[in-house]
Amino acid sequence: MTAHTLRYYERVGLIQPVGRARNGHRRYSLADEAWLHFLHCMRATSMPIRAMQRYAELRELGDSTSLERRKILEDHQAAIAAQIDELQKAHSLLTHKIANYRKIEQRIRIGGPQTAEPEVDCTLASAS
Amino acid sequence: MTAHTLRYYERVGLIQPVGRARNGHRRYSLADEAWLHFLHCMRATSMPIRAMQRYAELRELGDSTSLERRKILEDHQAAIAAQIDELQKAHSLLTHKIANYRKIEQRIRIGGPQTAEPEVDCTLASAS
DNA sequence: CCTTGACTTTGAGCGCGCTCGAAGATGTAC
DNA sequence: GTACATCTTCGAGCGCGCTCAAAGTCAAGG
Repeated sequence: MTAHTLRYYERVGLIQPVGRARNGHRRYSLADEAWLHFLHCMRATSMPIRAMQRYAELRELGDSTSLERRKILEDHQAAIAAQIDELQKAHSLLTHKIANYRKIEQRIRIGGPQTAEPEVDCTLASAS
Repeated sequence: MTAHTLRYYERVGLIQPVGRARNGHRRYSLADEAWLHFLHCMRATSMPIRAMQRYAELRELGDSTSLERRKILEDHQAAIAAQIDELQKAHSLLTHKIANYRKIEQRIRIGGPQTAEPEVDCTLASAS
């Protein structure tokens, strides 16, 4: 996380104006760091800035906003589950395709039949 | 995948100029569809367009490019594994936080102690 | 014939999330 | 004392991946 990014997050209200040293330089407290870590974690899993802004806003308003905040997190958790699913599918598709490339390379090395088998391999069409 | 996106992919060379009906309208073959499915799958897992362009380019050049293509796929597979990891971490963090919100809501419902316990919960700092 | 609607082309525009650059104040090291 | 780095503010710019608008062509239906 760069300094620029931190400034940006402050500008857009993801973090409250942070404490300053006597010279005006920012001093991030442990609480700030924890919050930033959380933000980082959400961003790393593609939570939109807008959602994070909403969440941050509610957080300022205290416990009475628990329900909506929980909803936001639950929605994002569902999004994460969906992402994991897609990633796993892609991962296994790639495993198949990579194996196929190894076969091709093998054929090339041993000067085997240059007409490739017409790719009947993976369940998901593998379009070279 | 919208028509706009298909045009875009054609423009940037992700798909070869596709066959046309007599009237000039595009006709996507099954091979085209398979390839598009693959592209979609890679995009859905955040492969950059640039990488896909490179891959598509090599694909046009035939089997001799197998090694580099395989490398691209292996790299992306590694990226996917890393993503899954982050997503899982975030998922479990959210499980903790959501549970915490349920507790808060419980306290509110029963009119319990309004001073929240100072959040000692998750391993990852949970910064409300 | 005329409308409607789906396609075609081209280039421009947009939303997101940073990312950077300039100009200035302050701190640390020699 | 004088470099030099490091922070500050501000607004502008950028890369990515679409997304859209405008203007034109063609095919079928009423």
